[in-house]
Amino acid sequence: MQSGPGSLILESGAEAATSSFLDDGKNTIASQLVSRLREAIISGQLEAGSKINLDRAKQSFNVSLSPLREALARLISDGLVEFEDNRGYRVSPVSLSNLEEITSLREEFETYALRESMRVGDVEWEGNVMRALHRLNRTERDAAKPETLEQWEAVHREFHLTLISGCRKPLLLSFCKTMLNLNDRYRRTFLTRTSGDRNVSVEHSEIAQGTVARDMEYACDRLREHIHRTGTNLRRHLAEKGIA
Amino acid sequence: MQSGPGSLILESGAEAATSSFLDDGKNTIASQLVSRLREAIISGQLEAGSKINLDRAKQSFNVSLSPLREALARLISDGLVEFEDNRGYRVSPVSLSNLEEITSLREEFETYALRESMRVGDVEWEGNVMRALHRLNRTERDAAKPETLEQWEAVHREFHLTLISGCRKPLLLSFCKTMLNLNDRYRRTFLTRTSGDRNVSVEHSEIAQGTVARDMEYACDRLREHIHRTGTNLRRHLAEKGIA
DNA sequence: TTTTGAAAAATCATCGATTATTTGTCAAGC
DNA sequence: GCTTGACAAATAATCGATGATTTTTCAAAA
Repeated sequence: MQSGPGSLILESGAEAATSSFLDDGKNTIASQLVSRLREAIISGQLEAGSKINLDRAKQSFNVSLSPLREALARLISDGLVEFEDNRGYRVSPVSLSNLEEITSLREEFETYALRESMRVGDVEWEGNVMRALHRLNRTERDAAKPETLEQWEAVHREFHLTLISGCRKPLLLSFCKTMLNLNDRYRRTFLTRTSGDRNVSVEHSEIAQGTVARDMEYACDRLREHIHRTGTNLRRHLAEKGIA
Repeated sequence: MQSGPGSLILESGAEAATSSFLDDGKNTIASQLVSRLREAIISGQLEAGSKINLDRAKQSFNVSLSPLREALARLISDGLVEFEDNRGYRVSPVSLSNLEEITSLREEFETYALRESMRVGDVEWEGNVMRALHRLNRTERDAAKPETLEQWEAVHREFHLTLISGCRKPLLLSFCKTMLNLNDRYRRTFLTRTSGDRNVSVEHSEIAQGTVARDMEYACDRLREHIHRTGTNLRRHLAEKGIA
């Protein structure tokens, strides 16, 4: 029986629901740790910029040193963890410039991947896009209920990844995934309440409609705006909290 | 005293010469291994697609298991190594589609990064570009002397990275570095002789001249062509060796 | 008061041994 | 002959202990 924090149950539930893009329930301790640590960082449980003390982490995750080190080493790929010789691991810090770069790169990468998807994507991909949109629209997002926020994050991520999943460029997809991870950390940490001046549902629908209609200009423009608005929003919240 | 293969001496020499973009001579075994393994993979010593037997690797690199596993885990970031639970690590395979994706992404990422560099790069960056160009032009590339090929690869890599180093987007730079690594493996493995139909020196000079003149259209067009030609070239060599 | 430096504590890195999983082999059954 | 399943060998994963490095502490000197 798992002796870790209760949120784990919620975690695995969310994973089961959104299957395709998250790691399957792998069996080695190291791989489980990768998922758990990633979630802990993206959700803000592990504070940005903080040092990861191996002894303490070992205890709080109930694991031995070897799998912990290996998991952290793998997380460097995701840009969520940094490492320095003899200084150990630390959670990647957040900053205004980092957020701005992530936003810029999402705009470039995701619109490129979307264009490619529209160029070569098949009918199955189109169907996946519509399904992901439907799920997203049916998922409630109530700031009063934290579990709906987590659910929404999962299906939202799934929607954006599905949009570009038709592009047949695995490396590009992995970069986009990485950027999305980093971006989601900002949202989950700084954007607890929904901003009222946007109808995000409409934005998503427009992107999806343009996509299945293979209207490259329209779909990419809507996607770029969507990403840009999210970035502007987040930047304001960072500024409010005095983060440079 | 190092008991490994003699090529290590050459390696550290190359690193000293091209300083800025390669890892410094770090001290932990794991970090040294990252460099040694990366070089072994890019140079083709470790065959693409082959399984990495931990026991054998342990012996041939004269290290223990822990730093070896950690180094391999970190190399996943570079796209040079793949991993599967309980199945271990393997050298990332090569394929035509992989090469094509790398070429496409280099075209997109590097021209974007170059444009950004021209937009915000300072005078020091300009100077670095001209210096890198000069070094590249002064470095001989003789298929008969393998050591000149390695030297050339190093300064060539340095040139391309310097070009885009002014962009102030660290994440983008790390993606470009990754793509360049993957690309260099193809060249070092499949392109042992120089193809006669190109004057690569002129191509580099045109890119650099356009860059310091801040002529975005010209510089980016030349860079894109340059990357594209290299891709076409490599694709032909892959086809000759019957790689799908 | 500030700086310096050596000892102590904390932390990271590595190792060898043990445990768990996968892969290969081969004989029994269909 | 082909499949199936148990056994054995190979390999990966994990652990606890030991060695190396960095950081902190604190007293002595400037």
